[in-house]
Amino acid sequence: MPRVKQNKAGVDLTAALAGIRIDRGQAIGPQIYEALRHRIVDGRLPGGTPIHEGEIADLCFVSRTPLRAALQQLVGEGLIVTRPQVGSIVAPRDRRRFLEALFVRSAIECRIVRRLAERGLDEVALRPILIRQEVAARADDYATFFDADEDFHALLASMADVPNAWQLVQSVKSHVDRERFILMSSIRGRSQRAFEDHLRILNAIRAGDGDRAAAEMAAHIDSVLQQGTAAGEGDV
Amino acid sequence: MPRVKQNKAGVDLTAALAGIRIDRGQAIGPQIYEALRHRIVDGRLPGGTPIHEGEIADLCFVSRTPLRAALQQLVGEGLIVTRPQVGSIVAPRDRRRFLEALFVRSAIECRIVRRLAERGLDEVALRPILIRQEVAARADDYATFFDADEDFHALLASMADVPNAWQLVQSVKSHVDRERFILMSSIRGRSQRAFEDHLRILNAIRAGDGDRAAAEMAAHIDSVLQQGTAAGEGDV
DNA sequence: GAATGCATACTAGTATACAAGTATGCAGCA
DNA sequence: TGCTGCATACTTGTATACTAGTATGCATTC
Repeated sequence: MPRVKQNKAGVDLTAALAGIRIDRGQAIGPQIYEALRHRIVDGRLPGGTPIHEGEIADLCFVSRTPLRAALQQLVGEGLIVTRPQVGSIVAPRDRRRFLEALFVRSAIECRIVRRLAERGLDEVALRPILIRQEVAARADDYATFFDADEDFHALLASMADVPNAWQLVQSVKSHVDRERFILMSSIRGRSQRAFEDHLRILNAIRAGDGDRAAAEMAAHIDSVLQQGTAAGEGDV
Repeated sequence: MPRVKQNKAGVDLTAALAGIRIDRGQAIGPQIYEALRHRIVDGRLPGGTPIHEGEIADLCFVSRTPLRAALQQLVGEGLIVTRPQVGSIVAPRDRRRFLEALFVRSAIECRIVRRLAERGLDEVALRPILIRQEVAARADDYATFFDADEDFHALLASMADVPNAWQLVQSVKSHVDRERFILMSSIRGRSQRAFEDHLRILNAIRAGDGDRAAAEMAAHIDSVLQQGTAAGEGDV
């Protein structure tokens, strides 16, 4: 009997997981992790979706072992909730957790720009990323801008000699991105405004004004809040 | 043939892993994780120690499956380094990573006390922990104080409505504790001084002075730096 | 004697089989 | 008709068998 079956939540797992291609030359676990994480963040796997190890494993044509590795990491990040011997579901969107993620992001990234205001920037490394952002912002291409945005923040962390801090931010950022995808994907000019935020942050750093840089960064991060409350899924 | 064998680093794994008792009624993975993490932090498993899945599994009388779950988490925290198809070792102590951990801790915890300075403290919840700390500090019992210290910082995070932020801090804190165990375990009066730090932080919060509270917290966290450089292991 | 190619042993990664606990639905009974 | 108890099916957790990639040491060759 096939382990794949219909779930009452009405989520078509076969469709949601379509497009997952596994490179058998690479470790499977991380690939599954990324694929699932992305699908949770962008809403293809909404909160409450049942995650049965055997079923997902079959749909991805892998065994349960590497799948479990991926799930355990997602559980650690709070994106999946497991009740032992019972089952797992995609964690419902949780405003409290979302606010916590913003708090952590803000705390770390404000410190980063403070440090950079003291130590200065590597303008050469910065330039190509800024160009990519500007192009994407002009085209109002949020998907591309989103990628460049990630690189921007990662680079700031790297320049501040705390590259792993950005890793840490990423582990909580999923909760922010989950809201962001619902809130912002359709808002025109969003990229442009974010790009201008970046320029303001950089200018404050260049001026050596740590307080202002931190304030600009905090405003940049909190800007996701100013869009009002998400309508979103039925959960929460 | 037994998988347990002598390693050239001279670490007696049998002795280092002695005392690991697995409760078969609980999930094994987290128990192994805690046991290994603790032994890495306190130096019983020094940097460079080879970690062979099969060998460790045998010594702990568990299979490789839950052991791997534990190892993967430790890899995620940077306490173990794995080279695929080759082998794993305990990550060498890394001053850069240590400084990063301090950076992250400081960023998050300073934000927490800032927030508490605005919102106020739950003195009732705080009292029992403070008493435990004072008793341990008077007795110069650093082990007990260490536990109470964990609870103290966790409670602050909880009162600031960001309990998961403390979880996050803990995931990097291992790198701090690794140094701390070597640096401070024998320093007399250490607990007393840390306790006084806590009181200063709380007083600043009670006064509603976020800047001072953050400064006191930063000094408290950075105090581990003022003990000079660790002699420590051969690595790094 | 030095370098190179190959066989071997060992590692982590993966797949599958097994164990144990939980929910659920149905039968029996008050 | 409503409740209780049990049998069953299904879940995650664990153990073990298998695969494939890497290092190492030895034999061979130049």
